[in-house]
Order: sequence, then structure tokens, then C-alpha cells
Amino acid sequence: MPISGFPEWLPAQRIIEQRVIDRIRSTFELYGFAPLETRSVEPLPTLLSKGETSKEVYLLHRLQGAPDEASGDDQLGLHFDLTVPFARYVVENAGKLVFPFRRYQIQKVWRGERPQEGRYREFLQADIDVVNRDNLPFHYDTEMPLVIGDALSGLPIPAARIQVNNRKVCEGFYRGLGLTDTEQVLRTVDKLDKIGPARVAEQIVETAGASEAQAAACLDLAAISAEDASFVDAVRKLGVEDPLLDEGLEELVRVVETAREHAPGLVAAELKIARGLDYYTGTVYETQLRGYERFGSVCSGGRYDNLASSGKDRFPGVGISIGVSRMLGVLFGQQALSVSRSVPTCVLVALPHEEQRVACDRIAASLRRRGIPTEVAPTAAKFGKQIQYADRRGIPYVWFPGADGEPDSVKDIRSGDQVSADAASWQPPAEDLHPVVSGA
RNA sequence: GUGGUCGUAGCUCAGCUGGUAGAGCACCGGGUUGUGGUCCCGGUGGCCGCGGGUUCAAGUCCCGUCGACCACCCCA
Repeated sequence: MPISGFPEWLPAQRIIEQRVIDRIRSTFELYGFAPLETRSVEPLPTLLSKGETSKEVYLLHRLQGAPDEASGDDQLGLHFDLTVPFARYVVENAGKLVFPFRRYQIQKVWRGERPQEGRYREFLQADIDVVNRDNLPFHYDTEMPLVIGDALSGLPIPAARIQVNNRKVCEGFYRGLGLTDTEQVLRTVDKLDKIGPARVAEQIVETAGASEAQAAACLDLAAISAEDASFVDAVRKLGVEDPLLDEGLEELVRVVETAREHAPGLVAAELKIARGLDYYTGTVYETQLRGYERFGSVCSGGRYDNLASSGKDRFPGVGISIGVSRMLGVLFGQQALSVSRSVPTCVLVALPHEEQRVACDRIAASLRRRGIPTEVAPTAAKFGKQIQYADRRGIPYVWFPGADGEPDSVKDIRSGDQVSADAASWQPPAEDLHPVVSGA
């Protein structure tokens, strides 16, 4: 029986997942991010340092643990994301790392939430971050969406749309408006798509002590959206003044304009985007796949200026994380991904008689030596059965050893074409060598 | 963690106001005695998610539980 929230895929799905991971990984490396893996567990205080997620952290304890072992600062929990462990790692290894430090991390994380389609308790994230000592130049904020756009655009999935906002814009705007509980306003505005403008305004008035005019202004800000710098004018028209607002607008423009040059259509300034964890201090990203908006963000992150520090050293960072499991879970659920075969095998060597297995193994070895994934038929069944064995798995070629000094032959079972072949030199077309993932 | 909908064969689903399980596809075998897919014939396959209760009798009603999904919460 399945365990709620802990998905297990079929081999065909795992092949797709591995392809996706390969693509993401090679793109990350193309941009110079160094590979890193951190342990699965962190001390509880580390995990909780970022806010209200305590309910969702899975604790680790021994079956035979001592009774007093079950509490205190030495308790361990499975990590909730990859950013917090990374921040801890950076502080711990600051002396050995070279800054600015850019790394990627592709690992499972665990959250004790109620599962749904695309929401799991154990899932895979692919994370990039850049951290620096003291001060992190802003241009890294502009680089993040480009890397993600590059990684995702190489996959047979719907186009990604990265929505960007900057918390300085919202906070500055709310402050300039005279509101003090900017966090609360932000949380409420975040529900805009779900509960609608009327109820958001209501709740801002109720929970953040705003006047109706102030609430209306917050909604006006949230309604602004643009794929270029034109959003600045729209914000200015609202007539709110605040230095933090200016700073945020300037930053947001740089993200949007940089993306506009390198990847038109990928990034949009969307001033209603608020979320992400509460340690974000500036830029925030949230990504949807076109046509799959209702399944939420498949990739998000942001700038965090205060996550890691040690003594008087500060390590500001910016990062973004692809929710690989969510993305795939949702696409699998809609049957939006397929793979050409459910095994890596390219060639099945047919077995005429059990006594010829040694010879068939030799043929297989010869093909494998040249990188062609090959298996030998499980039994010396009728050739029809052996072809069927290949067909059901999507294996494209069946190899027939030649009888009595005749040359071997290889059959493309999709077309039925069969030609003479030598195991020492035959080569399949490049596109048949490995399973091919495609959309729908 | 709270609330809701749903769980019948590998898959998609029938099964009436309770009367001890069915179809299509898939799978296996044969027609086709060593080159598949089509077609025809035959066959295997179910603790009706699991546990308890009500009843002479439960797939059907009730409770619990596990799972899937949905809405909150939160978020990848």
C-alpha cells in the first residue's frame, strides 16, 4: 500500500524524472554552480530559525532512545528545504569556501503537510543559490530566472512563466501608505487569487488596521503586472512615496529588463506575488507552467539578506528552487509526459536455443562495448514471443544471431525492416540509443 | 492539523429500495509446430481498500481506519 505523501513512480516515470534531473543538473553546471549535498537532518533549532513551520518538520529519533533524549536543542529533524541547511553549511565552512559561492543541490526534502496532487511529504527539489560575505551584488538576482528558464525550456513541458516581485516594493508602499503591519498585509494580499479583491480589502481592514482607502491602494498595487519596466509608472501613479519603495522598484526593473533581453516572455513583474518563506528580504520568484496555473508554483525562491550570519559575518544570498516532484507529479497526472520505452534497453538479442546463450552473450557484450544498451532474451521462446517481449517494453531492435555461418541480422520492430548486421560495427541511429522523453 | 468527496479484476467502470459479483480492455493458451502487432475461439483473474457494527442476510446501511483527490493552512 502507498503511504500518503510519499510517492513512488513506475520505471517509465523514473526514466523521465532522471532525464529531467540530468537536464537541470547540466544547465546548473553550465552556469558554473558547484555541486553540493548536505545531510538529510539538521538540529531542530536550525530548522525552526526561519519561522512558523514547526508543525511540518519530521523528527528523527531512535526506537530505543532514552526518554530524556526526546527534547531539547539536540533533537534532529529532516530538512524542510535546501536553503536553510545550505545557510548553515556556509557558515560552518566559511573558512574553506570561496566567495561569492554558487552551488546547486538536488535532494529530497520533507514536509508534514496534507498531500494532494503535486503536494507531497517527501519530494525532490533542485536548488541554486549564490551567497557572498557581507554584501551580495544585485545582478545575481537577475541571473536566477535566466538559469531556470534555460533549464526548463530544454524540457518537453509547457512554457514556464516566472513571476517576480520585490518585498521592498510592497513594504515600502504599505509603509508610505501609513500601514505598520506590512507582514500581515502581504499575507492577505497573497490570497488575492483565491478569495478575490473584495474579501482581501475586507481582511486588510480587519487584520492590519487599514482604512478602506488604504486597503484599496494595496489592491491597486497588487493589480499591477507587466513584462517590462512600465510597471514603475503604474506604481508612481498611485502617488505613494517611500525610499524603500524606490529601492525595490529599481531592483525589480533590473530583473525584468535583464530577462526581457535574454529570454523574452519568461519573466513578468507581478506585484501581487508575496509569498515564499518569510526570510525573503527583496526579490521573490514564483513560477507557473502555462496551462497548469491551478497547480501552483513549480519553482520559487528569492533574496535573503539575513539568513546566515556568524558573529559579525553576514552571508546574504539569493536562490531559487525547482520543485521537481511537484512539476512531474502534476504532469504525470495530466498524462502530459511520455517516454519511448520503459527500459533503457536498445537491443534485445534473440535466443534461438538455450545452448546458444553463450554466443548471444558475446553478441550483447560486443554491442555494449560500444555503448549500446543490450539485453539477451530471457528464454528461448518462439521468436514471436521474443519480439513481443521487446515490443511490450518499447525496445526498438531485436537482434537475430545467424544460423550456420549466416550473418546476424537486426530488426527494427517498429517498421519491420530487417537487415544483415555485424555486432562489432552496427550502430543504431542516435535517437534510438536511449529512451526519448516527449510531451503528451 | 481541520473539513469534504470517493475506494468493486492490472486499467476504465456496471452492480436497483440489502438477497453470498459482471462487462470492455489488458493478460494467458489455441487457430498460426520458431519473426510480434490484425482477426477468431477459449481461459486465468476479486478477503468488493482494511477492521468492527446493525441484520436471517452487507459490495450495498452505520462507525473507525488506511489510501486517492478537493477546500482550508501552508507551500515545491
